[in-house]
Amino acid sequence: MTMVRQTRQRSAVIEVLQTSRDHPDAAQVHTQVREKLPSVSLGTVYRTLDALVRDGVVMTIERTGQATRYDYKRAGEHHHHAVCRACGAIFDVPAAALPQPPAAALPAGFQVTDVHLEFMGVCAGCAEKNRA
Amino acid sequence: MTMVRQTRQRSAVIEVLQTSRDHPDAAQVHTQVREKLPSVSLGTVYRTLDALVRDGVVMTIERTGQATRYDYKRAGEHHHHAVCRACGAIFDVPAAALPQPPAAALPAGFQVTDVHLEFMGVCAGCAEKNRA
DNA sequence: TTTAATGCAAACAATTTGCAGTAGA
DNA sequence: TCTACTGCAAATTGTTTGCATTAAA
Repeated sequence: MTMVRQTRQRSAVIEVLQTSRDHPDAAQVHTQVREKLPSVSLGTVYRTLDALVRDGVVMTIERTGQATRYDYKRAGEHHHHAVCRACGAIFDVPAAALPQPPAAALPAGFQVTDVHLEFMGVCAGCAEKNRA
Repeated sequence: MTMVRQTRQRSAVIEVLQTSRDHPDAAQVHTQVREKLPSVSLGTVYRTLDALVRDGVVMTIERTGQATRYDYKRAGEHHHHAVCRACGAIFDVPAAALPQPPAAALPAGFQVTDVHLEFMGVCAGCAEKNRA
């Protein structure tokens, strides 16, 4: 059995994720963590984030050419994302408003642990700008 | 207006994508393209793939730490993906079997151009192996 | 002829990893 | 004590870019 230790670094990373509402990437988490604990390395931030994702505490938003962004899963606030192709902004979409996808169409024996649903498109602001 | 030219390289990339059913990444596309057209560079493959994604002809599957995988959009075969966390295998999930997500919960004025739906989990084979 | 597309190699950026030292349990 | 975790720097890996050349239109 793998033994998980509670370290100051780990707590700091979790606190930053719980506090911030803006889907930060690893570098941004690192910067914020350093305000409290200046010696923390970027490598440790990555290692901690990986562990949190493995534990299912945090979810990721992945886009080619951009750094992976991390989103803390708050109890009872399950949500998905709407990503603007133009400006890259990410909006939260409450999952409660969406229908549950049935597992019927999945490959036989596939165990779903997580559903990633993203709406790609153009946000109101960018749509406005493009009308020029 | 941007002028798009029909080159041998571009045709080769498209043909490889249309032929393969296994969600290849850029390097794999490159290898396959070279079987027909040995001089094609990886850079050109990337540029072509980017263009195809921009044109909406091809969709991507993005996972941190792994190469982006490309999936040709066949008419009338709209589908989503089930990704195995353990072995990385990607299965197709026909979209017809899934309910249409209502745009009601989206941010005001957000124009959806594409929906990315991924089921993360463990496939039957890997689940079997883990029972040891 | 005009200029988009190419090949090549160098540059980049995000992420991972090896290792010796630090500190939870 | 024991070994997971850390900081640091170097190494990987995937992807992008500059530039001189080639080839569609």
